Amino acid sequence: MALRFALLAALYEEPLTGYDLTLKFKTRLANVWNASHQQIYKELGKLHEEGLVSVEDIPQQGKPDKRLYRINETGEAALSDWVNTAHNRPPTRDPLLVKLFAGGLLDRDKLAHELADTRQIWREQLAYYRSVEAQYFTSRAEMPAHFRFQHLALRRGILGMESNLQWLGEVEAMLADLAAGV
Amino acid sequence: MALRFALLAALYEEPLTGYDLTLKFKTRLANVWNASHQQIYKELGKLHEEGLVSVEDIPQQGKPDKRLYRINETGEAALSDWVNTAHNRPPTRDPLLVKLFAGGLLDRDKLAHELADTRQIWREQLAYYRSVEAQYFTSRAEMPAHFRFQHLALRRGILGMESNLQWLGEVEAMLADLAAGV
DNA sequence: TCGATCATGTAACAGGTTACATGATTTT
DNA sequence: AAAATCATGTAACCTGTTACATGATCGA
Repeated sequence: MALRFALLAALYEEPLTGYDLTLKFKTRLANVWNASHQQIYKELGKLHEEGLVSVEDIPQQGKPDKRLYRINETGEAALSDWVNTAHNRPPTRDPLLVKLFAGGLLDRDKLAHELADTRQIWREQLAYYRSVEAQYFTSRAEMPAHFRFQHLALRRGILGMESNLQWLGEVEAMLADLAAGV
Repeated sequence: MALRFALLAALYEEPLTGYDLTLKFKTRLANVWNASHQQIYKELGKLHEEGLVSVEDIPQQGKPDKRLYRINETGEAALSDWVNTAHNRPPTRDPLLVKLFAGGLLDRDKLAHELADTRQIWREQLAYYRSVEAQYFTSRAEMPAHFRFQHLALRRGILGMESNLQWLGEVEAMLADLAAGV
């Protein structure tokens, strides 16, 4: 149920195609919501059928026509209702932590490699979020509330990644201790 | 695919019933993996069919018989393989952040209430994780590697919740600013 | 010339949620 | 007297993943 509202929220900013939305989910919305292009195209179809968005077909040559989606009043009302009702926190499911829980079975070299890869990903994510913050959210002038809220969503990504990296530091320190026989 | 390994990892500690596992997922494994009792019973059935666990039926009166599951060698081998192969990071999906992204549509009072509830939940989670840490992971003596790894899984829960609460502070400060017209 | 980018989709399957079902015992 | 706890499950449904499909253009 929430994917559709993530789409509507993205369209609330500006009209977009399924392709654009796929990119947006992979970049600016990476810390907010994830969805594959298959899911996105399907859900956009439903949203259109149900009359929450309108479509403009833009012919192209050599490629399928662009289908530009635009949120309409019905869609905005539905989005508004949804954002103003409370929802449960999503449950946690992290395979890396499952592995640590079975600690006794771990191959420490392999774990070290997985952690190094993870660190790399988290660093890049953090760098990206920080660059977005620097670009869009550091103006000295007062920003409209809409953008201040979006900034807070981004702050979550930044603080979360910082916390992830801090934790990784603890894990790697422990692995080093173990290797040194402490 | 990962639920089964979360179950095997839990059974790697000690034999448990589906009911016990459900409780464990809600408490000690809350920051690791989530699953409903329906999912758990179904997957335990499969695990047994496929010969990764054995079952001991313990008759009771007034209640259905207990079915005590025990990981066997095949299961341990499968778990060992799995924990030593790398997996992608799970994608993020957070309805609260979707709401912030649609900031302009937010009813600030309702948001404040949802945030207050969220704070409450996170505080309780943090308090619980800290109590587990205090009880099991603060002995001065050297712990076997298995427990040190489990401690790290718990540390992730603690650091994550601290980060969540720090972020909530930023959000609430911003709401206060807005209310004050800043 | 090979892979990436642009641009849309269908279909099968796996994983997760919600609703339903039963029933004794213990706690409030 | 009602609600929570113990203890197991089935079934329908919704959501998300993986595999498959097409085809032009552009940069390395």
